[in-house]
Amino acid sequence: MKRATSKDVAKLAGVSQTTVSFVLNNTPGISLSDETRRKVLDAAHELNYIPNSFAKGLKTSRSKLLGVFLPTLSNPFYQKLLQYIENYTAELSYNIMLCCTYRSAEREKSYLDLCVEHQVDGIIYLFTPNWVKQLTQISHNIPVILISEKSENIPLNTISLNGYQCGKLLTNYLIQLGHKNIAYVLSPVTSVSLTRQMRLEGIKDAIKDAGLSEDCLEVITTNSTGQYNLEANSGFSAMHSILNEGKNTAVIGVNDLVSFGLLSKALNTPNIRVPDDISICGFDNTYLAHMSHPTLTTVEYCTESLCRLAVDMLLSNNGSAVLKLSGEVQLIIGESTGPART
Amino acid sequence: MKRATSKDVAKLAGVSQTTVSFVLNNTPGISLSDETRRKVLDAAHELNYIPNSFAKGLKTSRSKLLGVFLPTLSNPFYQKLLQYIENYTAELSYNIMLCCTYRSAEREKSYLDLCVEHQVDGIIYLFTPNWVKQLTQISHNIPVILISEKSENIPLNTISLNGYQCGKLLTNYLIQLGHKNIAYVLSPVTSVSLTRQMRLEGIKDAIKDAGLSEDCLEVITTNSTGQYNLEANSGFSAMHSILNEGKNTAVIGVNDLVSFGLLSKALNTPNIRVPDDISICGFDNTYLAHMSHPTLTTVEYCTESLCRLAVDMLLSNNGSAVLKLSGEVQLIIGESTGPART
DNA sequence: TTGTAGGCGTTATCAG
DNA sequence: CTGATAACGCCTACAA
Repeated sequence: MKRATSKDVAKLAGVSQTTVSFVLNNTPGISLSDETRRKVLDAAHELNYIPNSFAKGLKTSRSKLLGVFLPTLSNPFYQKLLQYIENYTAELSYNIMLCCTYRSAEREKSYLDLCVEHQVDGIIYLFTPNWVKQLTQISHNIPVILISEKSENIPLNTISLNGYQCGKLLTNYLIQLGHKNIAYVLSPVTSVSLTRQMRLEGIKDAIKDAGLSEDCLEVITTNSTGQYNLEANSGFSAMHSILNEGKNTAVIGVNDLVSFGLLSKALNTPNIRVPDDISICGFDNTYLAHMSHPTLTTVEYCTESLCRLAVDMLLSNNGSAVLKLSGEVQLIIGESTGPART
Repeated sequence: MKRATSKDVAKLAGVSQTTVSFVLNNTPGISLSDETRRKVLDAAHELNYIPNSFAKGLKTSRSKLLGVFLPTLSNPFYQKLLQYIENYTAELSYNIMLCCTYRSAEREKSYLDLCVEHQVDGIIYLFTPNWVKQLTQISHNIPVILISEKSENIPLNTISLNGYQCGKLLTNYLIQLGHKNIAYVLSPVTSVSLTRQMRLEGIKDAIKDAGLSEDCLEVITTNSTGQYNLEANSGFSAMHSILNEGKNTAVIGVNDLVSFGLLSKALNTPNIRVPDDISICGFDNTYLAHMSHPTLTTVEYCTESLCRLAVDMLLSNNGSAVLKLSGEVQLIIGESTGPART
C-alpha cells in the first residue's frame, strides 16, 4: 500500500496541489476560505497523509536533522548532555543523528561526511574536534556549535564549559576546608582535551592565589588498565597509591567516573573513611555523583540551559559572527568532602 | 558556494549524467571503459562531489537512517545496546535517529511519526512498544524489530532477551550456593515491562524445580523515591529493609542499577560484608557491575551479536514472516555472591 | 482566493 | 558502452 501524496489529497479534496500545500504549511500571506481549509484537512487526515521529507528537503534544503558528535556514551556526562539536547529538539520536532566517535578521528571524519550528505540542519560538538579545518569549511554551509572549551585556534561558535572556573571553584573550596595536599587524577586519553588542561590551570591558580606553594598539588596521570571502564579503574588504582603514600588529604578526579573509582577504592580500604581521612571530589555532576554513597562533591555547569541555548543558536543561525560564550558554574557539595584531617 | 551536482561532474568529465550515476554507484550489469571511470572519479573528487541524499531518497525511497527506540539513556543497559547498534550501523554507513521516549507513550508516538516522515529504513525497539497496533501497521512498509521479550500479542519480528532463562540461571546459581531466602527487588516503572515478569517467572521456576517452597522468594517493589536515579535509590532503600529484617541471604536486583543501589547500602552498613553476610546480583552485565567493588554477579545475553543480528535482519528485510528468536544467556560471576551464611 | 507549470538532483528506462 | 528523457513529490512564482 503506497503512501498518499499531496496530489492524492488534492484530488480527494477537489482542489489543486497548491492549495493543499498552502493549507498544510500555513503559508503566511495567503488567505483561504475556511471551507477549503476544512476540506483539505479532512482529506489529509482521511488519507493519513504524511509529507515526503525527501521531496520537501529537495525543495527546502532542510532535513529537520541535527548531528550530535560525542566521544562516547559510557561517560554519563555526555549522556546527560545528549539527553538535554534530545529533549529540546524533540519539542521542536527535530531529530538527532547520533555521531559517536569513540575518540577515533577516522570515525569522526566519516560521520562528518554523513552529516553533509544528509544535509543536517546543524551540528553540535560535545568535544574538541579533530578536523578543525574541515569543520570550519562545513560551517560555512551548515551551522556548527561547540559545547566544550573556548580556543583561539578554533574559529567556530563555542559555548564554553569554563573548565578554568570549575577547577578554581573546587580547589578554593578544598583550601577553605584546610586541605594543603591535593592530588589531581587524570585518566589516560588518546586525543587532546582542552577541558582537562583548563581545569588544571584553574586548580593551579587557586593554589597560587591562596598563597600556597606549587608543591601542594600532585598531578597523577594513570596508565590505561583493563578493558572495562578505563576511567573508573584509573581512579581506583590511583587511589591505591595515594593512600599508600599517605600525604594527600584531598583528591580531585578529572570527572565523576574517575572520582567514582577513587571513592570505590577508598571505601574498600580498611580503616579509611570518607571524608574523615580523605576528601574526594570531581567534575560534571552526573548521576554517578548522586548515586554513590557517600555522594560525591562535584561541579555543575548549567548544562541544561547551555544545551538549549546551543540548539537555539543552531536553528536561528544568526549570521556569521563567531560567538564565544561561557556558562556559569556551580559547586555541588556532596558527602565526600570535609575538613582536612589534622 | 553551492554544492556540486552530478550534472557538474558530468560536464567536467565530458560525459552524461547517467554515466556519472553508473560509475559512482557501481551499478551492476553495466560495463564501462576504465578511462570513463577514471574521468568521472577524478571530476567528482575535484568538485568534492557529495550526492544529494534528498534527491537520492526521492528516487530510491532509502534514507540510510535507522530509528532506534529506547526508554532512557540513564540505564547503562540501553546505552550499551545503543552503542553496539551504532557501532555496526556506522560500519554499514547507516545513521541512527535517536528516539528516546523517557517511557512517555506520547513521545513514543511522536517519534514514530517522525520516523515515518523521514522514511527511516528500519526501526529497532529496545523495549515493549506502547503502540503495538500502529507499529504493526508501520511494519508493513518499514521493517521493524524488537529486542526485548517475545510476546504472543505482538506480531512483530522479535529477538528475545530470554528473561525467563536469565532468572532461572541466576537463581539456580544462588540455590547451588545454599541460599534459601532470596529477595527479588523491583524498581517502580510506569509502563508494562515483560522482561521483569519473565525474569520473575524464571526465578520462581528455579525455586520450584529445586524442590524449595514458594516462601523462599520475597518480591519487593519499592516506591519511587527522590529525583535522581530512581533505580539505584530503589535498591538502596530496599536493602535497608532487607538488612533490618535479616532473613534473606541473597538479593536479586531487577537490573544492574538496582543491584548497584543494593550493594551501595550494604557497603555503607556497619558490620555487613558482601558476600559473606549477603549476596547481591542482578541482570544486564553493564559497566556498573564491573565498576563496583566488589564486582557484581550479573547475566549477559550476548547483546552484541543480537544487536548486529537485528541490524542485519532489518537491512536484509527477508520477507514478511514474523520471526521470533531467542539469544543465549550467560552467567557472569562477580565478587558479590558467595555461599549462604549459616 | 485558487490553479498551472516548472524545477530541485537523482535514478532508471530506453534508444542509439 | 553511452546519452536523452522521464519520473519521484513537493514548493512557489506567476497567472487567472
